[in-house]
Amino acid sequence: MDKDISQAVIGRLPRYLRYLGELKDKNVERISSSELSVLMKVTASQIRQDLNNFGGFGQQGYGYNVDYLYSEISKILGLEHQYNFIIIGAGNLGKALGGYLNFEKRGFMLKGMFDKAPELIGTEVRGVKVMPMEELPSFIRNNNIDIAVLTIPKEGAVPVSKVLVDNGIRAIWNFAHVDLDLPEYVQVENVHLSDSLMKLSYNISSYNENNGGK
Amino acid sequence: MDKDISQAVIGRLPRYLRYLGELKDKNVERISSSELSVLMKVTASQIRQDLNNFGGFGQQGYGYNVDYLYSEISKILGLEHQYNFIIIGAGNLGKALGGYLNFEKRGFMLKGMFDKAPELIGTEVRGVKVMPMEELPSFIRNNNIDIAVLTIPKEGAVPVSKVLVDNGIRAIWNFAHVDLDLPEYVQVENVHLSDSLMKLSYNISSYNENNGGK
DNA sequence: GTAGAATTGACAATATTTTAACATAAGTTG
DNA sequence: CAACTTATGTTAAAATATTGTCAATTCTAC
Repeated sequence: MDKDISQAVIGRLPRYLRYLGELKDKNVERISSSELSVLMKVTASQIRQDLNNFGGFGQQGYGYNVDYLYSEISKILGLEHQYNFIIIGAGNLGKALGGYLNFEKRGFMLKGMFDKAPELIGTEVRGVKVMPMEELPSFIRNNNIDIAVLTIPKEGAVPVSKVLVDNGIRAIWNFAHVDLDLPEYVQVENVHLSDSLMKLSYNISSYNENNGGK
Repeated sequence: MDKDISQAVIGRLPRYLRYLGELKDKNVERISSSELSVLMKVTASQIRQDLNNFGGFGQQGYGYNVDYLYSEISKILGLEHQYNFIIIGAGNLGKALGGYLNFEKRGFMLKGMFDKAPELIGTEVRGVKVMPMEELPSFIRNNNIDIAVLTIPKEGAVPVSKVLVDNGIRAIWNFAHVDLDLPEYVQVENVHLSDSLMKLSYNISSYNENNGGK
């Protein structure tokens, strides 16, 4: 059904959703692409073009209904589904993500956590126990897990990702600092925090060089 | 000096650096753009084009010297500097980032953590004490802080970012789920984790729709 | 209800990014 | 050391993405 929407467009949808959510909270009923473009600091053309990839959600002479557009974008992003997820790696980052309540509001339900460190087994995050890695395969198969979050050091990430996929996982949110090499039917979203920090570093240096700073 | 390098190019540099680091570890001395393109699953053209934004680092008939290219990209990214950073928000995510030792290897030194919750004041991450927000302005001014990492809920992020900038901060790594509106001389790198998760959600739904899945 | 204002969706025009092609320079082999 | 191979840097072409324009439609006010 879907043609091929570019990832650049997909990448902007969550931001639209965020602004529309804020407008909803302020009980704003309707908004035009040009008003929204001022708020978001993008062109009105881009907003209209992005939305029209998915259909015509607006009305000429009126603009867009905030509630309606919000719910349509939610649907596009697949947020009306409920997803079960597990976290592999119960270190600080794993615990931080597991403890983040807002994910649950969006339909992402934490079902289990895993770690190989014996001292972490049995500890809890929001009532979810950390289990040993040995239990991972059977747990995935028996609990309808949609998404695995990988928060382990890069050394273990590739082999663990293969175990995940072998047991039926089709989506991985990867925080390990390595690229996973998996079949095309597995959706992988990488969050490489060091890369992001290096980008910041570049922009600091580059700004300083161009402005005679230190 | 620098012309205007697109952020798309900058965004790819850390990945090049990562692969070159791995090659260094394996004592590979030289590599051609086409060999690297196979490893990284990008076109050789893109690699050459990206690098030539910054100068000619290779040699015809030979390729690129791995050590040399690694160090050049490091310089481009500003990683030969040392940066002092602080973390605002000592929750799970703040602690996770504060505890991440690899940042220090890259020259990012954790100098302080701040939180408004009284029960967190005085706790430590790697020997760095969590301080109350009241001490933030003077601490920034007296300790040569380059980067502030924002790991607080979105409600507080905008006002706190203004305090940071008023006291001399020129770079923010923003994990709060809100866009900061700051002067152009402040470099902001956003990490919107929910946005990333929504992208994954989209790709799951979209794949399923196009392949007759659930 | 009619005239004028507002605003979309579609399309056209730009701009940017990515990929391909190739002349040129350096390395390699016999 | 000459012929051949390799592989860059650069320029050109193709593909994508963004922005601008405008006819058509709906809203709004009188």
